Amino acid sequence: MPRTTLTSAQIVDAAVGLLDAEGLEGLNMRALGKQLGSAATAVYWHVGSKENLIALAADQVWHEIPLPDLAVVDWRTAATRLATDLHTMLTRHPWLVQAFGSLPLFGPGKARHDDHSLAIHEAAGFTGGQADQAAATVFTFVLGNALGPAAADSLARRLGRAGDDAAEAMRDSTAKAHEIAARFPRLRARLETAAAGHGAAPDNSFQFGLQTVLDGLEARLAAARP
Amino acid sequence: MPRTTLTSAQIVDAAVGLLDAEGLEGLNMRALGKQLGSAATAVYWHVGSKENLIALAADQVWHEIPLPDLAVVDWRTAATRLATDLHTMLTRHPWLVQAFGSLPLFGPGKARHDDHSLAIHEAAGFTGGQADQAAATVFTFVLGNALGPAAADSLARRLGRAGDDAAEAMRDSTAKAHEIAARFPRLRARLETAAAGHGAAPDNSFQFGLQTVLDGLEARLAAARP
DNA sequence: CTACGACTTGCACAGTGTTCAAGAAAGGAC
DNA sequence: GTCCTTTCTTGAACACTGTGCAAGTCGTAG
Repeated sequence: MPRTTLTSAQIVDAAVGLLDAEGLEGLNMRALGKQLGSAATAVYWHVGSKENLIALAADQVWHEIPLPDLAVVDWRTAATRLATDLHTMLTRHPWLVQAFGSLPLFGPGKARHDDHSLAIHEAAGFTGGQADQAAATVFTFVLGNALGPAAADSLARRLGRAGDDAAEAMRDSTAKAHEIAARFPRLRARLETAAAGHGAAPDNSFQFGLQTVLDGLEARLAAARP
Repeated sequence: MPRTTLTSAQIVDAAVGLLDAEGLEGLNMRALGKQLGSAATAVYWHVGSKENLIALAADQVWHEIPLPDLAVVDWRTAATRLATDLHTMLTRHPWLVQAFGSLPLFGPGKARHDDHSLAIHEAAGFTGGQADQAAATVFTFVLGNALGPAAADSLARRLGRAGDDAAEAMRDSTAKAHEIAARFPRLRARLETAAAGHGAAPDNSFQFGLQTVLDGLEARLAAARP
């Protein structure tokens, strides 16, 4: 072998690091090669293609989220923890949600999560396909919630790279958005009270939505039981 | 002026058509130019950049979704209709959700929708920031729900373009997913019953989740009223 | 020592978004 | 009519992307 041989794990780790630092569109094979101290094309022997590499990186980060033990907490706190940890994981890796829209991302890491989520909702009292739909509902909400921030992140990173007028372009963009929103009565009112009250923390919005979804699931359970 | 002058509306329409037909990664400026009968670079005079073009196309399709009249239906059916129409719109234009993860997409079209959604949730009884969070919750769910299908669509389109072994690669991919899922007890059980019962229609899953979210919102309303 | 298989490298190609100087066509001013 | 300006289009470039390919390098088994 040559002096040092690349391993798939090394490559995937470097890819995750680069994706976290530069975003999805900041990842390119030459930069990855430079980070690994190898030629860009050396990666291809191990992972086959860029899409495959992203799939591997994407599945890797699923293992970051801990699985709550159903023997010690009830289903609702378990569901809350799983969803919240998923949410912070998606916040840490905004590129995941972007990749989710373009590639089929299903590997052992996601399977591990999905299986446990299913277990939680079965423990709640859902049976058969209902458990699947219940799990899908909260998962879908968490995923959708990460979509907006991912876009903001992507934009900020792209502008941050672009030298001087980054902040100006950013301000232009939001100013334009406000100008549009101000033409609609309710949106304008929301903007005003948000500006006055320093705005609701965006994480509050996540918890509100999550608890609402769980409330809805409990309502369905209560309706099924006499 | 030259014989025929391009208009922004023409360009945006052609872009939407191309995006619908070829997907987000199928859109490129030379193809767009060919469709318009112009040079690829002629577009730049009108829209500035590809990102801007996508933003314009994205905002355009928001106008496809009708706004339910609160004077004739109660808030819950209004919310259901708005969410369902948003869902079918996102199904018709799967590239929108993908773009949502990479670009800040906020224009008059989305503002029109957001404003009405806010109105619906204010009519439900939510006040101030609560209405905002309630609207965001159901919007977020619908958005997240469109993310999986978008990926499947994107993959299918990419493979469909690739000649012969498209179906084979698709089957390989799902087979691998099943193989992984089968290693987890609950996922395996779900696969088996799904195969036996022809699977729950995916649109059932959307309605289940949507009604669950609305149930959760109603629970919150009931808890606030004495 | 030789041969093989595991890896790596540099080169090249096709395709991408975008810039830029140069042009073409219309509409007015005189 | 001529001339100028403004609006729009064009084709040729440039830098960058993912990736295929032939050639290479190296450890190791025989």
